[in-house]
Amino acid sequence: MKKKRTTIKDIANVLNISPAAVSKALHDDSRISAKTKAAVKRVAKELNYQPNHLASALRKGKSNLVGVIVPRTSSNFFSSVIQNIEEVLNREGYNIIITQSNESFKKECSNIDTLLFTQVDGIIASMANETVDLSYYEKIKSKGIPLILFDRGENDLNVDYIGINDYDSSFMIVEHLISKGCKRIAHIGGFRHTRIFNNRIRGYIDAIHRYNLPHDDDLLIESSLTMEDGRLKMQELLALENPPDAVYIAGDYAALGALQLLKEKNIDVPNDICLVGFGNEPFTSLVTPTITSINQHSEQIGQLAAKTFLERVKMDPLKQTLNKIILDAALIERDSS
Amino acid sequence: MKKKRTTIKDIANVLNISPAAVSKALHDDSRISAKTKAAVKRVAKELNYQPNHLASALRKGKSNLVGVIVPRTSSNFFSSVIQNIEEVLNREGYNIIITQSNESFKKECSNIDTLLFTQVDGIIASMANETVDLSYYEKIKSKGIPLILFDRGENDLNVDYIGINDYDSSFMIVEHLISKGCKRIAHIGGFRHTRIFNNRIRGYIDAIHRYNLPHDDDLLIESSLTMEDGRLKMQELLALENPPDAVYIAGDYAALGALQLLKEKNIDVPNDICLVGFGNEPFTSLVTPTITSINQHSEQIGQLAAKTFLERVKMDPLKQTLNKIILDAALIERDSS
DNA sequence: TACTTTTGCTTAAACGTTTAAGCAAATATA
DNA sequence: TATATTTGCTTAAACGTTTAAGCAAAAGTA
Repeated sequence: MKKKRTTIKDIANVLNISPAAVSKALHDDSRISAKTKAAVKRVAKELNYQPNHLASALRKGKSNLVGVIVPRTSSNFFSSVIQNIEEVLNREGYNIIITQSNESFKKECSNIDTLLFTQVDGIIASMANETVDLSYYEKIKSKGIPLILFDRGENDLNVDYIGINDYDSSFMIVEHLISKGCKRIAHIGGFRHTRIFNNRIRGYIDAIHRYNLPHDDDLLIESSLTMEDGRLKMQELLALENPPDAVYIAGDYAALGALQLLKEKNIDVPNDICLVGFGNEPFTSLVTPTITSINQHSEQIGQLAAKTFLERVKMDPLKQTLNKIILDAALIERDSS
Repeated sequence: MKKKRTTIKDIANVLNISPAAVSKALHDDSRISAKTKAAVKRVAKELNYQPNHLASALRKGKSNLVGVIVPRTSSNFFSSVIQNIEEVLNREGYNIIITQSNESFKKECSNIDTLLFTQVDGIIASMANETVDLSYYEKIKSKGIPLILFDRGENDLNVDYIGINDYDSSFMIVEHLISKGCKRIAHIGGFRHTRIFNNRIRGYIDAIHRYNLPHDDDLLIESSLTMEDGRLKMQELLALENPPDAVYIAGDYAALGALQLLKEKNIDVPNDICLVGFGNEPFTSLVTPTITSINQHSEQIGQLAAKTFLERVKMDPLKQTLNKIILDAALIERDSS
């Protein structure tokens, strides 16, 4: 009852030529006559031939699949990066497999296993918040499979990386807040062990020092940057005996949570407290007040990640040099500051 | 320089047994002695053996991959459905390939081609807004590959479907608005050619009639339900000589756009106009005012879609009966109504 | 004319696994 | 003791493709 797929053999039988000739004809091999090629393609179409990807992947040792690992797809940033990766790779005949870690180290490891098992030709990833143990990523490298990190990367892993200049962006935000007259600027950051969040914290601290603002330990809080966490940490800041007049939060979702709390407490943003987020998620321009944020250039990051992968597979492995691409981010000023 | 993968043959050589025995040992075949099994597994671990998925998929004619097609991953609804599909399928040894159509019919077709080419064992999909031509979906069915639709389905395609009761949800929303004292209720719906949107429109119309409210043609608008479109259609409604006192919008993003416009025009929600969305996206509880919406049970939908697929592949093809699962959705009342 | 080269195909092996069939040895049954 | 069954493996083919090697015929060259 099950339909047999048309194979290269079927085409060969119809035309009384060898399967090898058919394969070559379909790949426009120069040693096959134009007449045969035409005939093969005609019959292929007639029989509705679809190449068996598994067979060719097995034979060629190449699956034309690229794995993508993101903390989650629901954030606009990651979703947009993915979309751009896909666009670039599709053009070159690659397809992508998207997996989500949900910020869990365990899930991330199992995702890596899954992708390796599926025989992907490369992996493009942004690390989970939890991830500190890099042995799983080393595993990818040790298999000789190209690994490209973006956004959430790690300096210790000697791999290609595409991201924005977090330090500068952070510095820029603080300068912006100062220009608005803020004197006590707090920072709800991500966890320091993640490089990008560490850089944002460094940028914040250095800018504070540079402009001789109070560098109060209470004003710097590390967090998981979820919405709930944004609320919570904001509450902590408000409870200080000397609360801040501006809060820079290293993630838009957490900024949203914080804004929610401020509104509930009838604290006026930006008049009582200025607020700045990070990531330029679409909702930042939709809430009231709109939230000042940093545009991370998701489109470019996706495209560059894909192109870096393509370089890796195309180029001579010997003369490859590590790509560390750092883009300049843009501050998008809105009503919250 | 390239590292050779460990194969079943390598293990066989070490132990001086046949590759077949190794394969069976790894699969706990009853005809292999416990001693041999133990030895095989020990050596497999020592040599860091990873089965070649392509080879086994080719041989077994089964890739253990399931394709998922969604309009976009950035909406929380789809992202959550995907996550739940993945969880259920992973437990059964399946992995998923996620693709996005971006609401484009062309992209959807190319996604289907990609997935078929990748030899997926099944496809779980939610259709793009644009899709009216179903021939590509027929193609999946004609290959004998299980196809399961969710949310955006199509009655003409005789396939499994999981969704919510759009008609009832719509009816419920209108009743809710009436209970709040609204007299002129408008509906910004999706396009009628998509079944779910048609059902929502029918629910709206029937409820309007049932409660003897004015059924003005101007009050019913079809739209693509993007944020921008929400703004635009809201503007149209406001421009009416007899504008509505309540608007029910068949998508949260469009509702957000509409809310934005209303706020800009200083129209008070809910006092001047009540607003209800659809989908219960996280931001509905975050904006001011919070938006009343419909919870679509993304978790259950994902789980059921995955389980339906598993049934399809496990069960005898002969005694299979079509699954049409319709869940009851829940109205989440918030400040906007 | 005698050779080299090119063209256009074929043959056969390979990718790594699974599995049907088979076979000898061990064990059970009568 | 003779026969049947079970156990534990092996052999070989198969999945559908690609590709190295090879070979005859055609075309080019001297």
